[in-house]
Amino acid sequence: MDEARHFQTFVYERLARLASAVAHPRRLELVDLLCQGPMTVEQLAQKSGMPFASASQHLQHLRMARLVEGERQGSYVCYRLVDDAVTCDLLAALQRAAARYDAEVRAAAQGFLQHYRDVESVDLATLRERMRQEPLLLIDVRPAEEYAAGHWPGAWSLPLEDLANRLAELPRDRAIAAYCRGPYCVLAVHAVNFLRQQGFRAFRLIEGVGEWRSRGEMIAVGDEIRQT
Amino acid sequence: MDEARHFQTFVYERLARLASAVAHPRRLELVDLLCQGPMTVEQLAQKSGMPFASASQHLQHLRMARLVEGERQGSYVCYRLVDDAVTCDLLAALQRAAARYDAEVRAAAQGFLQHYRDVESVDLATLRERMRQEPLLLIDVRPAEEYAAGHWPGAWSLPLEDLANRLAELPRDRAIAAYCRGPYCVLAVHAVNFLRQQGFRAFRLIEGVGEWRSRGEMIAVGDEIRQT
DNA sequence: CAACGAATCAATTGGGCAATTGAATGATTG
DNA sequence: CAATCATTCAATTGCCCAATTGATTCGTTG
Repeated sequence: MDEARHFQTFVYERLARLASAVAHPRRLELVDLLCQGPMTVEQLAQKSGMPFASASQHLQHLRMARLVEGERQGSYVCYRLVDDAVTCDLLAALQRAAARYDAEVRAAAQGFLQHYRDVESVDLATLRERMRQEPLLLIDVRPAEEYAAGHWPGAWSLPLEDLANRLAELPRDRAIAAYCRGPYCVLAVHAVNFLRQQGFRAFRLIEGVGEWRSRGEMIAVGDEIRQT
Repeated sequence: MDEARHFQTFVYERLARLASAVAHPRRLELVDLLCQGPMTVEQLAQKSGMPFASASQHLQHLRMARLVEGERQGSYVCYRLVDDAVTCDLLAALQRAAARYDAEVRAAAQGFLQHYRDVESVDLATLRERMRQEPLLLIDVRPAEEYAAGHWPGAWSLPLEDLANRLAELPRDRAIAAYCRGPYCVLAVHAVNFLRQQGFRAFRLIEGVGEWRSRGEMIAVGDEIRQT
């Protein structure tokens, strides 16, 4: 009976340890980036803008918690999530909770989007609804290597940085839906804002690849379509 | 552009703050208990076996994070989750992640269950399958007040502590399924073990009320059946 | 109004975690 | 084999958080 108590406190301790692993802004950002696909320490440090040694140490921390694993490839070390679906799910649950509980997050998001009044945001269900009514073009505005690591089936890769140079490829007779890493990623917002300034019909999909993974949606990798 | 970076780091900070709120064994236990229903500080301190002032302070912490709210009722303060579904979902995601990543948790769970070899554990899907094949009796072995705050529609309330005195009420021609607070709660394990020793056909349902809430299952409260 | 009980506050202590820096490892390239 | 680059390790500092204790607030009851 007493042993039951020990078991419970042990489980709570381990759960807390796991939660602590992601209870840090930098590590959250790293995990969020890794939800997009495997990356080297260099890429992670650069994309998150944090010092090099810092990134490495936080990755060690995450590795201790078995959330990520690193594999040496040549002179680089490539990190990946041990389990995409479970981790993306955890992150998504955290984001849902924050959106529900944290008024400041909602306020910040609203404040941010107010600078881009013309940017319409829709969720996955609404997007599917619209796709039934008219043909859409879906573009993935994340960096090319993240697209390569997994993307929406049928979406084009059109990284935000290349967008201005590749406008000629885009159709003007169809509406364009842009997505990126998730609800708090700014890539798609910028893309849609720019496209609308250029006279395109465009809107933003709120969810990103992480959310789809957590929901078990289909993901395309190269030629094949998988379910994670 | 720079402002976008600020927005992102701000969001990560807030997410980390929220995660920190549950990244503590005691607070996790409190939240887990509150997933069963509203409780006073006294009840929470007693059930978790932690000092009184400690419980109060941790509850303050959770209240800062807007996860819980307290309401004065007479000389007692009753705490409840601000949003059952979202919080239970977060907790469930954390438990799934731990079950996936933490070998020690799995080992501990297995080690614990080995003392109760005869206790069969089934998940929700399997239970529904069996219910189609034969009539079952579903019993809720949590304390009566947790049953009152929300339970499986059609289940009987039969707290573990009363079980030995109320064996006469149970049928011997039907199998009995017992559930409690969740996968890491020990009440149902003890109940099933005891019932089998007494010659009943009994097994344990792994999921608890928290998991159902997170999945949007129906919950009965008094006479009405709700969806959370 | 006094006494009691529930809950919170205040203040101290100790321990652990994060940022930073510089050095060390380990693989690749010329 | 030396040089270079990516990554990790080690060690320092400072800071925040948790546990504990005792005092305080607030409502209820006699």
